[in-house]
Amino acid sequence: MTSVLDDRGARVLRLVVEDYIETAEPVGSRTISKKMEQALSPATIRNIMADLEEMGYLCQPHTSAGRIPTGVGFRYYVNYLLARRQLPRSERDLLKKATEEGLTGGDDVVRQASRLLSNLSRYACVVVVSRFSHQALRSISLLRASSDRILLVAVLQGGWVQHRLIEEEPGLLNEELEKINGYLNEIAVGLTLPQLRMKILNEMKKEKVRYDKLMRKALLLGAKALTESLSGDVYIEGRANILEQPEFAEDMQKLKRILHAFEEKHVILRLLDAALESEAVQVSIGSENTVEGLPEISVVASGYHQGEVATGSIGLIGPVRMDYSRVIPLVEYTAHLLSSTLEHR
Amino acid sequence: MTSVLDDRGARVLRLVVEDYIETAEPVGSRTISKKMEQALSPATIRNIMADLEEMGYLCQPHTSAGRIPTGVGFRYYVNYLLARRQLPRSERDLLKKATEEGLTGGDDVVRQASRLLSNLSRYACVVVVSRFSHQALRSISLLRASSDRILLVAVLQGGWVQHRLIEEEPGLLNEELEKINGYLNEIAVGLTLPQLRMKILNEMKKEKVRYDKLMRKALLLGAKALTESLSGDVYIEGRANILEQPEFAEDMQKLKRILHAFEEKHVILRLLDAALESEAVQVSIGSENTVEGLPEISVVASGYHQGEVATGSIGLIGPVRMDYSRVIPLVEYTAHLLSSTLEHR
DNA sequence: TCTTAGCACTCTGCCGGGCCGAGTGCTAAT
DNA sequence: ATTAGCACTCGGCCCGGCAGAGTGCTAAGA
Repeated sequence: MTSVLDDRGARVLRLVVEDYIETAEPVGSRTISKKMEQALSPATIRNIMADLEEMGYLCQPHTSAGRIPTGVGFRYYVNYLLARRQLPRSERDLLKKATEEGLTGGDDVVRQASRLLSNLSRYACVVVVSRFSHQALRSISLLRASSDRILLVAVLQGGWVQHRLIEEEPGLLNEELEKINGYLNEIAVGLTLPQLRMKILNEMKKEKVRYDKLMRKALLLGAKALTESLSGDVYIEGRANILEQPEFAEDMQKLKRILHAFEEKHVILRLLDAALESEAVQVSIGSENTVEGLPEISVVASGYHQGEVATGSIGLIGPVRMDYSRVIPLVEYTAHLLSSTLEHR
Repeated sequence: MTSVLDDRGARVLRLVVEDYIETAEPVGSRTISKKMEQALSPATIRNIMADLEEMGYLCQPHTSAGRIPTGVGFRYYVNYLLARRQLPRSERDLLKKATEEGLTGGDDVVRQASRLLSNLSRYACVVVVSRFSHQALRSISLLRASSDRILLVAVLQGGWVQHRLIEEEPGLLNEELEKINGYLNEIAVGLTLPQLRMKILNEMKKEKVRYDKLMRKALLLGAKALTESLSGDVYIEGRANILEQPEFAEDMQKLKRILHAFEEKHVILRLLDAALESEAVQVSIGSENTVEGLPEISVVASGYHQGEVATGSIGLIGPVRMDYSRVIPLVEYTAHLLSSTLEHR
């Protein structure tokens, strides 16, 4: 089972996969025979295909239809057979322009990119921003939001802006707030939020009584704002592209499952989990992904990073019959682009 | 055509509409006959239904099926026949709790509410936040985001936080920035963003040379940040609910149109336009809405406000065969809730 | 030993006919 | 004005037959 293929077998497998990617229909021996550079009759191809089926790379939806690739077949194709196409210059330029246009901050960059990526690929594009936990603070600032609420605004490396309201009994003067700001910035800049949280807790012990009320206040406010757990944000663009895929358009059940998954943040997070930490593009085919109940989709995703730290991931979601040779370079390039753009934000 | 109905006609129309809302199937005379409190034979009902059809309230999908309501029929139902149900206490409580939980600001409030509303109604819920143009500033603040970028953070009444990056040649010291902040806040607080923009332009003329470089700088920065046009933000929850509607589940074309519309911000904005300014719940049935090409959906929406100004709208999107008697109170209550919650944020 | 032509077989998709059920419109009787 | 009765219409479903695509097997050829 699933042993190494000889040259001819590999060639046939590749043609079957590519034809199936294009047409979404079972592929017959005649079709392959015509496409082979080395002329072989349909009968021979049939023998080869029967072998491939035995090895687990192909299967038949029913006795006397053509063959379609199995998950294993797709996996072999992606690993060994896929012709790595270059990304056309036009697409590179488009993507570059899109990421450069994000003016209001990191969110904007990421949204533009995912929007365009979904358009170019005709699949759904997902971006995970796990901004909080790994990024250094550029500045932190407390603003009065109302008489009994204070707003904490943190600007993170990469141009992300994170804010949170803190309930607070009134009575803090504006000048005091400003002093607190100065103090907080002093200890905070350059740290990540969890690091800052640790530091605050330490400071509070160390200088418990020695420093004035105001600083204790500052620390308390900071701690309060940072207690909440930090999960990632998710953006999805091009959901409707899913409907264009014949395998989903014909099966309402699958469609429902997928669109429901899009509405659950944690499902999406799980789908892109693997990509987050890795440098290279990750491909998860069908039931390879960690989410139960979505065996009909593939995910092609890559992490992006700012400097040394991985701060998010971007990926495309489509049917198992995805156009991997086109999609992998697209995702790869976009992730690189995000990394370099965000680093300078 | 579409004249006033006598009592009997109205009663039949109402039963037809309600049965159709429930079953999504054409309604026959026998069904109505059984449901009528005043016992009438199917034959009589048939006559009445034929009249209703002549008047434009009903139609037949084909010669020998039951009747289904037309858009006009639904409109008559909504205007005159609909029994205004009370919202169950449990749902009110749920909604109340959801809106109160929005801690990180206005966005959070609105998201929670729309999420819950879509769950309760089983339709798609849309919220439009046209935050910028009408809301007074609580505070405004410039922060250093990187060596050549400054972040403007504006906190608006209602707890909305708006931020924008401004490109800026380096060289502005932190103390200078703080002074600018003080100055900006002085002139800005209490104004809406467009008002502030006007004010800034005036100030610049007036005190052109008299004030120091720093203040000119402040004004310039402020002006720069406010040039961009201010369109609303859109949140959509419960898209997948659309798939549960049989009229869409069976017609891929309609489904595609609707899901594509969900991806276009401006389409959604247009759909909820009418509701924004009005106090009451707006119902737009089928082709009544201003968006061409979506004659199969109805929108039930209401504006919400903060103090005097309308600042957004919330609505449900579903098939024409929507459960109006349930949905209208839901939307109404949620809009009120948003108004009162946001006012105190 | 590998390849291939030929052939029988299988399965799907499609078309047409017949039947059933639901519902209508009309007519005539109450 | 209401209603029972009846003929009619139409969609949905099931069935059988047919065409097409594709297979597996066998036996012949290189």
